[in-house]
Amino acid sequence: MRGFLRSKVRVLTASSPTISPPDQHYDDLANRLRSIGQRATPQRLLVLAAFQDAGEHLTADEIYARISERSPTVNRSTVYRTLETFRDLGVIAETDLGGGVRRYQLLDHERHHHLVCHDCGDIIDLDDDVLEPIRRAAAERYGFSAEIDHLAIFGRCQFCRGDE
Amino acid sequence: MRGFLRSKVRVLTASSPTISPPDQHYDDLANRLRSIGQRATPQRLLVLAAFQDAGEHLTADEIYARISERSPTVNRSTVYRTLETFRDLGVIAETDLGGGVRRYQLLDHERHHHLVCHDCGDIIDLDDDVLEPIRRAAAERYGFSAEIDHLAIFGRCQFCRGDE
DNA sequence: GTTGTAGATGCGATCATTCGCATCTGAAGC
DNA sequence: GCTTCAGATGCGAATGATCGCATCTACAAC
Ligand SMILES: [Mn+2]
Ligand SMILES: [Mn+2]
Ligand SMILES: [Zn+2]
Ligand SMILES: [Zn+2]
Repeated sequence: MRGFLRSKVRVLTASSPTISPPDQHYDDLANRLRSIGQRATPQRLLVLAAFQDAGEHLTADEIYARISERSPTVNRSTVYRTLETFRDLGVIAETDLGGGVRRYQLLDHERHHHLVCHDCGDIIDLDDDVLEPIRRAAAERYGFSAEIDHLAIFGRCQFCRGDE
Repeated sequence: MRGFLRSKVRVLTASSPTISPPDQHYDDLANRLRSIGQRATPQRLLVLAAFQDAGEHLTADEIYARISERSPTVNRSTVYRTLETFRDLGVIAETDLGGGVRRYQLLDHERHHHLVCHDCGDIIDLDDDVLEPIRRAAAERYGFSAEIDHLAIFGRCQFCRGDE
């Protein structure tokens, strides 16, 4: 366990060319966590690295599987708790895109949302500007600050609408 | 089992003054189901009756508990499956209001949504009109028909915003 | 470098929800 | 009424997600 952690820290703090968005590497990720009063544990850095390496809309189990390959002692609960923490910190978004499993996405790209067809399952990107009227109404009417990071709106796409 | 069902049908088909919204009684509910090609099983009528009797924003387990009191043979899975069916039919809305449990609400009142403060848990009603811009954008840009029945938007209420 | 400690992790139990499958039944047709 | 069978239910197992608690560790203070 101690061995695992030490070796992981070594791997994680080595700069790496595979870490892409905003050209960050692991040291930066660790400092980013520390700067917001969070501990930079190896497990947390592994979760962030999984997002960098893999695509978007990952499930907790996809992240866990990816991490387990190289770090078999990391626990599934820790992955869930880390995702919860990152979600609360605004580092990632948690979204139910249908299919009964929650999916997670890094929030370092431009903010966007999705239209999800519950007939064919197609997922359409939706620009964030369409949510401004809601944010404005919530703020003006109730002084409420709406935090809508990555919304999934269900309905029927143009092709499935013609079907019936 | 057979006895239970027969007696339940008797109870359920008796007109009752406790069934309120749109002045319907159980026969009407059964016919409403049949008219859309669905079977009017005693279990389904019990789920609908639970919504009529109890308040809003019920969890599956609250509905199950209510039904079990008088009809102990009804199964939890059936309640879940019935809620899923009714949700797909547009009879009820399924919403995650935080707290990790999904909540269900009859869709016979005027359509509305909620602002949920993730600091204090307060739930504010939000009129449906604020969602029109999204529906319009989805339709105009993508021909997508958005079905937003009972949305929960998370964020921070005016009181918790001042706290930090 | 050592120490102290708040906070994170591993682990197993538990909760919320879904699924497979054998059985049962609502309701349509006769 | 009786028959028929697609579809609904009960049941138990499986999956997704959370929690309690003992142990461990990141990192701040010295
Ligand atoms: Mn996305
Ligand atoms: Mn409501
Ligand atoms: Zn479609
Ligand atoms: Zn609040």
